[in-house]
Amino acid sequence: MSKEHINLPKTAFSMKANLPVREPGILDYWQKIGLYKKLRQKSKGKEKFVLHDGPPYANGNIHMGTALNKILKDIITKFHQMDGKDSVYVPGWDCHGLPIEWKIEEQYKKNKKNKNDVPIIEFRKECRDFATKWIGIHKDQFQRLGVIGDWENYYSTMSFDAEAQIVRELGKFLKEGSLYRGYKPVLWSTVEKTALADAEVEYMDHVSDTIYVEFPVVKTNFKEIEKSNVVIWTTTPWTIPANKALAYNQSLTYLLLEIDNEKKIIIAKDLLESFKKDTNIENTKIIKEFSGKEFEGTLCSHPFYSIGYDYEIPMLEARFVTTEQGTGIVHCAPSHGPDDFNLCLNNNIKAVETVDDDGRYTKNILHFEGLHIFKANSVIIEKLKEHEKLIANGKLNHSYPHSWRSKAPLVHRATPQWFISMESHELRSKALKALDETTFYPSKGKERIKSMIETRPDWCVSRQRVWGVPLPIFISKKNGKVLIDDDVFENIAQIYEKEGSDCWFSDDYQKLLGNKYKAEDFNKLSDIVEVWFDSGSTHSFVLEKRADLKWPASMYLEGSDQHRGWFHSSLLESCGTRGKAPFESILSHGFVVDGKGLKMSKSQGNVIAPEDILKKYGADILRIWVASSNYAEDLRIDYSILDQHAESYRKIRNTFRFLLGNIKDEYEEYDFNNLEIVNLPDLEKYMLHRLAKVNRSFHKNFHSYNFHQLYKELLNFCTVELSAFYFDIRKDLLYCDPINSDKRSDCIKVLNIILQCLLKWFAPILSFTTEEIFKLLNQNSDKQSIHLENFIKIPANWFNENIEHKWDNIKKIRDEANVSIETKRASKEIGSSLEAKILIKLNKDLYNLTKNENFSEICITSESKIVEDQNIAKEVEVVTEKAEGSKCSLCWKIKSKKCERINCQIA
RNA sequence: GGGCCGGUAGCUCAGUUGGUUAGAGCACACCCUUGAUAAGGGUGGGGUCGAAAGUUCGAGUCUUUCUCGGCCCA
Repeated sequence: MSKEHINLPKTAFSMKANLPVREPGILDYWQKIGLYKKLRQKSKGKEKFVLHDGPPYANGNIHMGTALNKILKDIITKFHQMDGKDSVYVPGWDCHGLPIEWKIEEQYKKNKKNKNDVPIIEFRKECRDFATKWIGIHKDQFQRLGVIGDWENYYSTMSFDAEAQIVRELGKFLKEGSLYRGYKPVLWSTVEKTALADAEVEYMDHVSDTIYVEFPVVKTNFKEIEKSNVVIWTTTPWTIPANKALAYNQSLTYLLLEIDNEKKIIIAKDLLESFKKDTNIENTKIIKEFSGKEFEGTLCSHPFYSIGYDYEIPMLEARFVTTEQGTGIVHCAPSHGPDDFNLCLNNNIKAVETVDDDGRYTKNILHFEGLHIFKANSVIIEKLKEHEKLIANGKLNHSYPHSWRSKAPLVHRATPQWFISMESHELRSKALKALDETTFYPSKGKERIKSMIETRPDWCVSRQRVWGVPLPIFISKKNGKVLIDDDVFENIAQIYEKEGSDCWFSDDYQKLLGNKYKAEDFNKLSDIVEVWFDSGSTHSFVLEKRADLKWPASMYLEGSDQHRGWFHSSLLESCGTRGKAPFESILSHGFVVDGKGLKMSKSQGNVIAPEDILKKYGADILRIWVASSNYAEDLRIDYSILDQHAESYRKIRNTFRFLLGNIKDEYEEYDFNNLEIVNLPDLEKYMLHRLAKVNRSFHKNFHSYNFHQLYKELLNFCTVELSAFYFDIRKDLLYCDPINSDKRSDCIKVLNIILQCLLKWFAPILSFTTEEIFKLLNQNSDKQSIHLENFIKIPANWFNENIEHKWDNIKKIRDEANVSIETKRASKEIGSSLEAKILIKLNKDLYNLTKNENFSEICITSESKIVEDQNIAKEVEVVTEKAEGSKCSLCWKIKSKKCERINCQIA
């Protein structure tokens, strides 16, 4: 019997996927047909789903984290699109900020160019060009992942309209009065008279003066320490006049000591020895040992109390206090240290301007105004001696921050900064309320961001840099007041819309003020707004301004670090200006880690770049990895994990290939609602029921964004339900029955339906492969892309619980039969299951349920007999014997006589 | 160092309000098939649920401590 007489599968869809080569061709195709525009046209007027893109920084190649983020966004966008919405995705980029300034400065260094010689506007142009270049690179890299979006009309935080809108947003805060001027310590060089960023700091050895200073306790809840003195140690004596608080750690143990038989002091227990050594005090007597907790509510007085420093010095609990050095109690000058600043801020003690640009004390420092801080140590030490508050002093050689340019030592110095108040206009409570109205995936994200909002200090939005949107602030020369005038803000915004924000830096700024005010009456601020305000405002210049989008967004989706980043800044910006969050839901994903759960780092050598994966496997495999991983936790990736997903991909691809082969690439799309199903064979009805159930679960999982569950169920459906069950059983029918027999036609019909379901279910994940198949099937139709299709809707009459109950039991019997056949195979009595004949003994219930079924078909044996037997131990028992007769050259069954099949080959 | 989150077979994941012998797919081993063949089918092995203690008649599930990892903060 030659093979022409049987209907073997035939398809142009090859098992060799060759995704790294094939996928770029599909990208070209999408480009050619203008897929994104077609999607918009098709879904015009539909309910919108807007996933607002969190802008990546336009710098450096993408890594696994960005790839994960973009693919997840794309999967969700496609799901909603196929679910019948107008699902719009507009990618964007974050462009301003320090990292790009550094890159440009690095290039200057290489070319021996001095940044100070370059006009600001020219420098900013280089920053802009740099960002533009990376946007172009990112665009290609993101598109290669299969991400569909409005790549032509992307948004960026440096576009002129963005810069203009950022000014308008700042104007709202200024007008409201919640944006105020305060002080905050930054690393300052008194030589260059400028603030330095962390990366501009070099640590070098430096000899500092050290002092042990007493602060008398004036009020306490802990009676034992009344009339004693808290001792601090510091390497910056010149900050003593700026002291506003003392910090202790409640988990440390402290000692009340009597020294030299006269005064009582307090230090940490673990530092007693080093204290004695440093101060040469031998005569110490421990009066009391106590927990740091006892300090709560204690107030001290300033060492210079008698010369006007007559304010209270509260003792504050701080975890940064350790017993590494000093006394276990830290002197806090909020104007001169970040820890000090934050601790004091949380306790309502604000920093003030204590030192000017040159490094001289300001008028806020009584008795010492005008003194240069680098000359102040000896003066302060003398003064402390005079007030009998100095226990000891010395020198210390230690690593200390210096300017990378001038090599001069740096100081932390409170400089004027601009803050958005969390309280003045109830920003905090507005934000917390908005979070309650937001849906979080996973739900734990809500608590995470809420606890941050509850405790965060006022938002410092100013930076002393140049690559950013200038704070639109003019200060009156007459009264020092900030100019607040909507017309001015709007005037600036309109100018920016035309020419960008560079003009702020020109010397002639009359045009920014318009006709109402004279430039000579005002000083213009040179600060820029911090980049988190830029990206926090994207909702205003993207969601609100574009007709194709909506405000608020349906979803913001980023890595879990953005609870403190973009989610946070967007929430505050929007609540401050609009009283509501710019998002309806937030989805956060974990971080990409290696196969062992460790973070990727160059030094560990465990980094995998998206590019490597695309080259070796293709984007669809990467997309499977995204879909199959649980994003609520960290996502592991290594080559063995990818190999596994590549294997699953082959299984899925082969499932498609079987379907395509049997329908001979002649796809017929059925209208599910008008499908005649009553006369279908039981097994086909059962398959429709299975499709209906999978579809129901599919939608449930998609609407709760449970993609790993969704993907797993689809994969299992392919392997367990189709490949090992339905396909295996129906091969005999498909290959051997007359080509147009009713039963075979019913099966082909169901194969078409399965194909349609699988294609659509997999399309958001396997975007390339499903398109490859869709194109193959629609060569002669006007349908252009699987991504223009909607999900299937399965009519209720496909559900059939009776059929399910019956076939669940048939499968149980089939499993038993397989075990029985396997024993004969193991003993070498038979090979293929077609060499077997089986006797199935069933209890009454099972027998009555299944007596009309053909178990030789279901179990793929040559013969089967089914009997009711009440004496069997279990409900099912199967006996296998070797089938007798000769092998039919058509169906390969072993038979002794011709069967009913009209083309049976047995003589 | 602090806050939050997490650790279930080699891998990706299930595991309802605590209740039989902890599940699935993949991978693996062995067998079959060569008419899904750069495929397909069958059978099977594999986990004391990160560790310890506690609550309970009973704990993967609740509590505490420890440990490892991740994010954020310092």
